[in-house]
Amino acid sequence: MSQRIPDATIRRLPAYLRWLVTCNLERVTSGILGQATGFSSEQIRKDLAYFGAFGTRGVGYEVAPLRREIMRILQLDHGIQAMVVGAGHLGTALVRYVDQAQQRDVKIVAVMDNNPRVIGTEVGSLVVQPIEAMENLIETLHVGMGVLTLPASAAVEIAERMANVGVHAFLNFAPVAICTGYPDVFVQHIDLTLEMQALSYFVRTRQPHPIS
Amino acid sequence: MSQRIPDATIRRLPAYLRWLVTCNLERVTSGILGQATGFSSEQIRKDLAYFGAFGTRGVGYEVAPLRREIMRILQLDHGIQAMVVGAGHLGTALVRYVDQAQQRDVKIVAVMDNNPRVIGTEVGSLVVQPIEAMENLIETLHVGMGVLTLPASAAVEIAERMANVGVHAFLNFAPVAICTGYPDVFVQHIDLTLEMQALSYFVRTRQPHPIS
DNA sequence: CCCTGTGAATTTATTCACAGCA
DNA sequence: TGCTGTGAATAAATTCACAGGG
Repeated sequence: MSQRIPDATIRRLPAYLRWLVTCNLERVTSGILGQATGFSSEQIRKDLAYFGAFGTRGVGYEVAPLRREIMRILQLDHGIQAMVVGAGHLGTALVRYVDQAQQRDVKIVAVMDNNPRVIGTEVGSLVVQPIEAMENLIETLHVGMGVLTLPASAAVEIAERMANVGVHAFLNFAPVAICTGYPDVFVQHIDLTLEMQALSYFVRTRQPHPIS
Repeated sequence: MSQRIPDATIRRLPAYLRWLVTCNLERVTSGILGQATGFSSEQIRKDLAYFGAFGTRGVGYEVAPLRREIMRILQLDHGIQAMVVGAGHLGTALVRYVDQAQQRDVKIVAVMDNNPRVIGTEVGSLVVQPIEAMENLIETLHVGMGVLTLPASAAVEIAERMANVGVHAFLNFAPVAICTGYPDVFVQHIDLTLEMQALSYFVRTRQPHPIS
C-alpha cells in the first residue's frame, strides 16, 4: 500500500490543495481539478492514488476529506513556522505577501537582518530582529523552515548555522548553491534572475498572434 | 549534431552562466563547475555536449567561448525586454531586485498597474504606467516577456491581452493557471506560497543535527 | 594520466488503456 | 454510463562506465 510518494507529486499537491480550498464544491472529478490546475486528469488520479483510494468510481472525490488528506501528507495540518533571513526588497516583499495571503498553514514568524538601520523596523506585522538572536528565536518559535533572502556571501554561513540548530528545509533566493554537510537538509533554490534568463530561451520571434 | 536540447538542460544553463561570468578563470573543468553550482560533473558534460564539443580533453573548458555560447543558446546575446504587470509588494520588489542585480541581458523596461494611486509613482528607475498603455508600450519597447505579479482574477485576462500582441513568454506569480489559447506561449509558474507548502513536506521532525 | 564526450543502463515521470465499481 | 484506480508502455532525465584525445 504505502510506497514512496514521488517528488513530482509532492510539488503538485499544493496546487491541488489551493483549488480545493477555494472551489466551494462538495465533490470534484479529476477532469475538473485538472482543468483548473493545468495538469492532466490521469496525472491527478495517479497522484491521489499514491495515498489511498479517495474517490468513488463514477462520481469523483469528496472535497473535504481530500483536502484534509493532502494537508496531512504535506504536514500542513499542524502548521509550520518559517523564518525569513534578510530584510531587503525581496525579504520584506515576501513577508508582506505571505502575510496578506492569510496563510494559516505556513506562517512566517520572524524576520532577521544584520543591518542596524533595518533592525527594529516593522515589516507587516513583524519587527526585524538582529541576526545574533537567530539561534534563540529558532528554538523558542519552533522554526522548521528557513527562507534565505540575503546576499550570496552570507547565505551559506547562515544556512549552516540554521541547520546546526535543526532547520531542515530551506527556500533559497540567494544566487549560490547551499551545501550544508547534512544529507537530510532539503534546499529549494529559487533564483528569479535565472528563471528569467531560462525563460528568455522561449521568447524567440516576437510576432502578434492571429486571433484564432 | 543538432538534436533538441532538453528543457531540464535549458533550466540549468543560467546557473552555469552566472558562475562563468563571476569566476575570474580562463579555464574550468566540469568538476569545478559542478561543485560551484551543485550539479554533477557528468550532468554538466552532457549538458554542454548538447551544443557541440567545447571542451578539450584532459584540460577542461575555455570560459569565454563557453559563456558566449550559453548566452547565444539562451538568446541573451541581443537582450530581452520584460514588462512587469502589477506594482504591489512582489512586483516592486522584483523590479528593484533585478535593477540592482545589474542585469544587462534581461531588462525590465516597464511596470504597469491599474490603481490610480500607484500609477505615476517611482519604482527603482521606472515610473508605474497605467494598464491602458500596455499594448502600446509592448509595441514601442519591444517587450518579449511578461512578468505577472497581480491578483489571480486579473492575471488570465492580462496574459491573454499580452499574448495577443506577441508576448510569448511569461513568468507568472499569480496563483492561477494561465491558459492562453496559443500553443507556443510558454508560462513559467512560480507560486511562493505553494513552494513553501511543498517544502513543508520535507520539514518532518525538528531535531538539532549532531555536529559531524 | 586527466578530463571530455557519449553510448548504454538505470531511474524517474508521464501517458495510455482498460478493468472494476457506483 | 462515468469516473476511479492501476498495470503496462512510453518518454524523459540521470547516472554509469569507459573509449579517446591532449
